[in-house]
Amino acid sequence: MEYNASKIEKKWQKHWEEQQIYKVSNDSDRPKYYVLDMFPYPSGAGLHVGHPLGYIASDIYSRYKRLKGFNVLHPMGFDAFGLPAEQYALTTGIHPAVSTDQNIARYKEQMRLLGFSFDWSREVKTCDPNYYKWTQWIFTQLFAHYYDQTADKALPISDLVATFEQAGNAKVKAATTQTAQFNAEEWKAMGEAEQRDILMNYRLAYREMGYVNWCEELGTVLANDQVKDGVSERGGYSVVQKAMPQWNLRITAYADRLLYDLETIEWSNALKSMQSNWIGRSTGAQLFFEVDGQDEKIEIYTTRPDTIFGATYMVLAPEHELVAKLTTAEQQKDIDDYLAYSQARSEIDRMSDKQVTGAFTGAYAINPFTDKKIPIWIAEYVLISYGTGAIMAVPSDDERDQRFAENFGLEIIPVVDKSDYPEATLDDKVGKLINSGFLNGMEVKEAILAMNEKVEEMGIGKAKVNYKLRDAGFSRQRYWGEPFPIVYDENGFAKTLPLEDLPLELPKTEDFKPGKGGKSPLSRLEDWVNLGNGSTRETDTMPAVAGSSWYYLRYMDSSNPNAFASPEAVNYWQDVDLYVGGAEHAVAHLMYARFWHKFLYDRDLVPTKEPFKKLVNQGMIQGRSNFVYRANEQFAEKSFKEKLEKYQYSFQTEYPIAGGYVDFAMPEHQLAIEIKSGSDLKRYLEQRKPDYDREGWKLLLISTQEVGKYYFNFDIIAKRINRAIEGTVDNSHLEEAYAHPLFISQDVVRKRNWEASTTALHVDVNIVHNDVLDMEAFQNWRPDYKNAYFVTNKEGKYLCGHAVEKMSKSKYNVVNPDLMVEEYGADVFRMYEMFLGPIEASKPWDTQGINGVSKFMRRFWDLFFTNEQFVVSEDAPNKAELKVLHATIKKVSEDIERFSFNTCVSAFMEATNDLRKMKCNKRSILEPLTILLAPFAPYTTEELWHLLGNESSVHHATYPSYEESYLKEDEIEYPISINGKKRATAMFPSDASKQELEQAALEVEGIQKWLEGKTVRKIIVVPKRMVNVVVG
RNA sequence: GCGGGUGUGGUGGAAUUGGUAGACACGCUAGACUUAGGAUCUAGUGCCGCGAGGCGUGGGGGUUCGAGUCCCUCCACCCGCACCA
Repeated sequence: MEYNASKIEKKWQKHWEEQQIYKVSNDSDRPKYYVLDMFPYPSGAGLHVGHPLGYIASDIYSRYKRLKGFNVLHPMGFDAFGLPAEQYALTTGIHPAVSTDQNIARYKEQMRLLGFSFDWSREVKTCDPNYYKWTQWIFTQLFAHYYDQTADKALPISDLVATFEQAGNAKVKAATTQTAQFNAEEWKAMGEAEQRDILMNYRLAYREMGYVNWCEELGTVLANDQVKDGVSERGGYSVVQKAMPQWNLRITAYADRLLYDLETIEWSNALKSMQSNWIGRSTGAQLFFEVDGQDEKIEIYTTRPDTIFGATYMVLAPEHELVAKLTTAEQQKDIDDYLAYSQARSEIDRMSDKQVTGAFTGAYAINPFTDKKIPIWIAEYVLISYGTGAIMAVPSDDERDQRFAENFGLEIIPVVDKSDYPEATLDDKVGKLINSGFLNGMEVKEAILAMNEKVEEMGIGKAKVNYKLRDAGFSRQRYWGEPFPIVYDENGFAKTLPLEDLPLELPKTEDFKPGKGGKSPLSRLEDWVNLGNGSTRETDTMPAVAGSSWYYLRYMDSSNPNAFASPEAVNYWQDVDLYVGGAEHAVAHLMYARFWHKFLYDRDLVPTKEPFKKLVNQGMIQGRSNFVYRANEQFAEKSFKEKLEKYQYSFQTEYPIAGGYVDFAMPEHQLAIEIKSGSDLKRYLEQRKPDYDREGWKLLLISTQEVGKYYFNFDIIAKRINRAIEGTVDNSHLEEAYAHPLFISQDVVRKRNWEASTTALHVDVNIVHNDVLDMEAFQNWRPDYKNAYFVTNKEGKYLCGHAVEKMSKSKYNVVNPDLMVEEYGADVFRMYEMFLGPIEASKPWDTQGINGVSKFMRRFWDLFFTNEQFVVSEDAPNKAELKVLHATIKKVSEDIERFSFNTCVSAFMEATNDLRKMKCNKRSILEPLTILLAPFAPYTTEELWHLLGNESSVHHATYPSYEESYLKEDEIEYPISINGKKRATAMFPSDASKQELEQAALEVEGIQKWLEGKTVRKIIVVPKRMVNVVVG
């Protein structure tokens, strides 16, 4: 019987669904194991070959764990709220709910084909009211709690109110922006409005006027991580700072726990360091400087309090609130000019040119240690958003301060002598203090401690920890998100809806355009907003991270109407054992999810401190984007690289090109054709030409040329094709192709003997559409110029090349998995994705290699067949066969445990090659091997398993274990080295003693001649490994 | 600039504790079978050399009987953050 993947797949898809073989129970004697994928945002483009990489890995691991006897939770769902659906709706008029449902259906179908063992009965969608009911509820809980630093956990706001009533806030240590102190009487004397304002300063979810990243084009506020280089990550629109009342989450309250608990989880160093950089904890001192002649103090933050004797001036951020107060009449114009200048500069300007600019306020502060008057400046290089927005400048020991001081002629007093550390840079915290009064002679570290003590003693400051982490802006002026469960009463006081009023459903409307000036679309729905009696609803919605911050908990008990998950379910599943997903979520999603989890932990709603025990970041599968540009005349002569660098912007858009390699899907057409010979080319042209003509596509044959040898001889290619098709076809169609640039694949040309090659050609075919791309798009691709090359034909000279980069619809380099599955089968596709390389590495997609895996699959299948008949022998296995089996069991299970799936596939190939040579068709070998392969190739193994006569599913079988005894060898091949260089190998008995080996090694033929005229000084024997003879 | 990571054949990659570098594939070469091959099978394939042999894991140095693996140093590339006081 021939291997027919699609027939097998259809059969078992149906069977598995009917039997619900992947349904998981919350009630099991077996140990639990929770394998989670980062749920996808269902975009309109569908899955490309990059998406399933992580899903395949996690599916293999889940299946493996199941076979090993674990009760495995392996769910899937959709992160379905968010901007793209809404953007899509604005251009097409299709409601986000509709397009989201369509996209989800498409994703599910694609996932179904790939044979994932998800328990779909637990599916979650963040836009489902039954789901976001609990997103809203958690928000109300955050609103109802504050972070108590004494208890080091979140406590109810009602406790805080009780404390205020008894003792005011003096003794409360909490994460808060409240600075003013009050006693119990003062508290009780306050009106409700004032009390509510104060409580707002404590709540973990709070509303506050704040500067936000406002994007007018998108009509919404963006989180810091959605802004890249001063423009929006999505769309690249400009972003400005705007003051608006915003809901925020007080994630900073958890900064220390988010940092220190990183040590308890198994994540990669890269990821942990990204998280800890984002938190950005630094220890330093908070200090107050008196302003000369005014009753004002400037609060600063410094990590180098030891250098205060060298503080010769101060700098405030231009936005600092004291600027207006401090500026003297004489300096007013300077300051106004500077403020105008800095306000006009966008974020992107500030980042791209870091000029030394600033202005003097005319005011002076007093250095508390030198008692000198030091000038107060304002400058862009001090950021309002970090620390206190003001610094003491120490030009002798800070690079930026130094540049500034030199530029404006300010005093520089050296305070740290680094002569003992010639290698140290200005910023290194080493050296001996000089010119620093009581600190003189101390080492920097010592001096910092001494200064902190002194400062506290003098009452002008104290040691303080600072974070880069900001509270999370949580309001979006968009339609497609969770409505806040908040009602403002007739006094404007924010109140949360009780659980029985949840979910607060997102009202249905067709009018979801962003409002003007930051109004949410919901604000236009007056019936919904106005509740009578003066109450109104909050009209902003939550950001996409809201739903994804806790979804892993919902899977534990996804249909529970009474809780986000029952305590029993949460206690059974505990936490996620293995989380697989892309690094693009390294900061935002993982940080918020950890924060929410810790909050729930504080409230005894989850049993663990961290949500994700182990995390694996799958690498990106990249695509190849090809491009062609017609070069200007001036390129004709000079050297290639020089030109590229110098003139890269003077190309004309002549042949923008869509599509990558031929075997890459083309936009809309979804072509996946590989052309390897002239006759293929002819067939291809014949079939496709009418389509292209009709649709206005131009056919362009393209490929890459060897780097450095960029001058291309068009005629050679023409000859090759002619030769390949000589006498067999009418090649008149080819003339069409000849009229356009035509090149040969880089892989072919790069071969040393291209000229001598008589074998098939690899011709990449790309389709050109004149409307597809423009110069701007080309530049946005940021192609890797190392792969660029010139080609000439009779029409001119072209710059061509390809870039390996992220797969994306907009780059026309997407490979669609459906076509791969159709051609090779899901099992082959799964195994090939694993075979590409280590799961964590990024790698370009290469369709050609899939043949190797396909060949393996058929060979494995063929082990069970003789003359197309299913025949397995019941004979007892021999030693060699047992060795292959047990070595494979050992290798595969160990490699799965360490997530090395590519080497697992190799091991299966080796085993199959070996058994094929042995002509082994014994059940005793093939049956365990089938189970072993089941996690990788679920369909094929299920079919074989049933052909072997089994009734139940192979996915419910028991994983075979290996016997060390079968791996033992009678004889071992030893490498024999002379002075560490291998000179021969020889077979020796595996139980030979050291002495025997020493003796035997010297007698090996081929070793003798190396010993002539030399003295054997030493023989090193590592039993079962090697022998090394040291001669001299 | 700071933090993290990676450098191995023509290509993707393997080598788990310092012990036969290049497993397994792709590609390529030759052959077999074929109307045909982009199917299948067989053999070969790190580089140089007719050979003996030499050289080889980004460069240089070191430790060791022995280094892709450990140490020092330099270089290149990728990712994240970036005027963070």
